[in-house]
Amino acid sequence: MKNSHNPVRSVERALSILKCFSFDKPQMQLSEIVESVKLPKTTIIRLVASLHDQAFLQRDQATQEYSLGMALFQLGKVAESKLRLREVSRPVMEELSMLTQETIEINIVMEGSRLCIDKIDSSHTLRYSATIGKRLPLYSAASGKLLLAYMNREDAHKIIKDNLGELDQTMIEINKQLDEIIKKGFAVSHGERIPGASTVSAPIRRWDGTVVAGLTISGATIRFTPERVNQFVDLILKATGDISRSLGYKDGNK
Amino acid sequence: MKNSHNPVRSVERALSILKCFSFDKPQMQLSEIVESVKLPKTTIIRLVASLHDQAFLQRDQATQEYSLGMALFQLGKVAESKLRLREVSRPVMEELSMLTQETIEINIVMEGSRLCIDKIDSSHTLRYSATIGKRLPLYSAASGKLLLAYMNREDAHKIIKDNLGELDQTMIEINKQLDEIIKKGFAVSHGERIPGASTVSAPIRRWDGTVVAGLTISGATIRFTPERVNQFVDLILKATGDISRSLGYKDGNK
DNA sequence: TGGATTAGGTCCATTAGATGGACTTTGTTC
DNA sequence: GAACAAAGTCCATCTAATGGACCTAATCCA
Repeated sequence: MKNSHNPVRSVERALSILKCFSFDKPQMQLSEIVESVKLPKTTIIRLVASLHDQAFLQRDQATQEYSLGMALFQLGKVAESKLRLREVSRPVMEELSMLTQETIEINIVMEGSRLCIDKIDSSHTLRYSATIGKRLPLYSAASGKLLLAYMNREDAHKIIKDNLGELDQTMIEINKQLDEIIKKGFAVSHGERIPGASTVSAPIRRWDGTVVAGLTISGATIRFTPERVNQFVDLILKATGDISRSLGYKDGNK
Repeated sequence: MKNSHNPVRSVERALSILKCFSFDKPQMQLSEIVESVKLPKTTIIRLVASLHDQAFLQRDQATQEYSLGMALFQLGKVAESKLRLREVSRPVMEELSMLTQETIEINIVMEGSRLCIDKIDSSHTLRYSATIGKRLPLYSAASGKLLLAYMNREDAHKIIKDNLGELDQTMIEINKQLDEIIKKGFAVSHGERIPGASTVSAPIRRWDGTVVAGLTISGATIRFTPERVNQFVDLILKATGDISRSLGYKDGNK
């Protein structure tokens, strides 16, 4: 995909089978897998058998459908336990949630998507509800574009180019937007990915200044008046500053 | 391992690398992986590279150590979202937690271990604290033996035999214990795996009567007096009955 | 200082083992 | 009861996974 020297093909293929499963499509028949992975059926059958043997896939006895197995749940918990970023951010998120009464979320970049790794939902009746573990596009809305702005510009361009179809903006416009995000140090969007939803987002940095995640406040646009947005920006910059400092970042310069 | 027709060897090996990581050993150097998987270094390097490319492993830039990657976290969340058993059990567990003030836990069997898939910790100062996603032995304590009792006896025997070293009981003794668990329909243990900790455990069944999980109450032995244990048994049987019924089990017979 | 040790990594000839097209089985639809 | 579709097996072919030998960098220590 990206770098890949000479990875083991069958392993690469097996992992790509696992990645077919998502919140939107958590279980599939064999034929559906074949279709979405685009490999010969026999190959899929063998790989799926291996994944099944090791509990990375499981099969519903009744419907014959496959879904992700307990080994993934189990290893996922081990991975989760190691997310230092989450621990460090949690108290800050809680305070931010209290102060804003809106949904707070942390996103990171994973393989060209943004991935929500933690959230606190707002308690408003009309609220933005985030899903931990969900993969969403980087090229839309403040949470995505913020991450795009701070990543390697070359990779960012590739992602944008691959998705110009989905977008109602040109490359040049987006580029300008990304530059502005970096200049300001935060991003705001209204109704971009989700009609009626607004988002304010700012970067979290680790010791060496690298942006490792984005913190965001999201909610109904109707509540995101200019004054409140200004207030949210102040709050979120304070919050990301705190988190970054916990990660060893000394905000000396930029 | 178990059945396995002709699984894809490299995939099997790659997955076994992932399984080396645990709560107790969440990050490893390459050499440690080589040692624990017992394969030629070159092979490991290639497999690890594949896993790394696909975000199933990640590497700490400073220490060079590998740990489980974000793809596992992400897919783990998808797997988690599909755990019907958890949803169904949650309210029952909450009530049981309130009534007993002890730690409540659900365990399932995964590849010869017991795996905790959900828990509510007690709020006692001296409490049994469970960890979701942790793998523990089946051959020790009520939560384990209960599951052992209800699984295929042949598999159970193999597990016991492989671990007779760890045990201070003979095969015959354990067998008797398992039979008794089935006869009674629940299991109780005191200080078996953890000195000073006691556990009461009962089976959860799905529509066809298969035992799919065990529900357990655990806490300090000092609080598990005979009277309270009796009370706990009543409560847990009520709880597992409710959960099993939600899974479509009609308790007609056995 | 330089020689030993350890960990990470590359190279490449060999052949084991992954591959996928053709075929079989099972179940469902019209 | 013919047609279709999904799941699964078989096996000859040759790709691609393998692992021993070798390389490099860093660390230790005497």
